[in-house]
Amino acid sequence: MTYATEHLAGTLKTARRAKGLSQRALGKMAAVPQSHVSKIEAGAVDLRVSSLVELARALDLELMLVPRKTVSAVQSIVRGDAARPAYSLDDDDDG
Amino acid sequence: MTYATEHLAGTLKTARRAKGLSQRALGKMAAVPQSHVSKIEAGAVDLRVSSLVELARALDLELMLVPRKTVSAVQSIVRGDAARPAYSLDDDDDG
DNA sequence: ACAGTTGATAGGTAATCATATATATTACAT
DNA sequence: ATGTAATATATATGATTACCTATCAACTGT
Repeated sequence: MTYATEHLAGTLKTARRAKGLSQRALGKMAAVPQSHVSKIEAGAVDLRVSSLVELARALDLELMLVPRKTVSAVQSIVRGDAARPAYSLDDDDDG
Repeated sequence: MTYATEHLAGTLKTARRAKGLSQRALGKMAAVPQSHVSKIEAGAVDLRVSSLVELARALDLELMLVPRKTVSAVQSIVRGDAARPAYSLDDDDDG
């Protein structure tokens, strides 16, 4: 499994729990079966973009492609859990 | 096919041509076969996240999940084609 | 014990993805 | 104009795998 997928798994799981949702509740909102949410959060699947977008929407997140040069500026805006590059090579959050 | 996928198709195609790359050249950089790049740009596939991440990297783009509240602020920073929500309702031109 | 909720697992189907090939399109000869 | 070669994109077929339906075990409270 790719690094991007594993990092995404953690991001989604964190966002879900922050909203106090169960896998089943999130799955219902995003039209994704709970069983699949489970595998996604376990990092066991390389999910399709449509699934990611639907889950993100249910979690009030937006999937965006941003130029690499602007990443740090974007991060300084959002300054939160979710807004790191999906495949960031390192998890260092500057404080 | 979902809105997200179709919009992504245009975004990726625009970014590729802006860099003067052929499908084959991009595919080689991203370890994605040219045939698959073709289908992706045609909006004919709901591609997997790993494929999207690899293509984005080759195009100097980063896939990010950003809180919805910060989207407009992020857009004002990047001010370009790529940095719209992946499922934005308004479409782009594929010049 | 029972009922309700949580996350994980199994099997079958449909889709992505990889390999190979086909179809333009362009350029340069003859 | 015709033919050859090189390049860019599209299509066909088989293998891998995400996804869906159904079920399971663990935990909670009554």
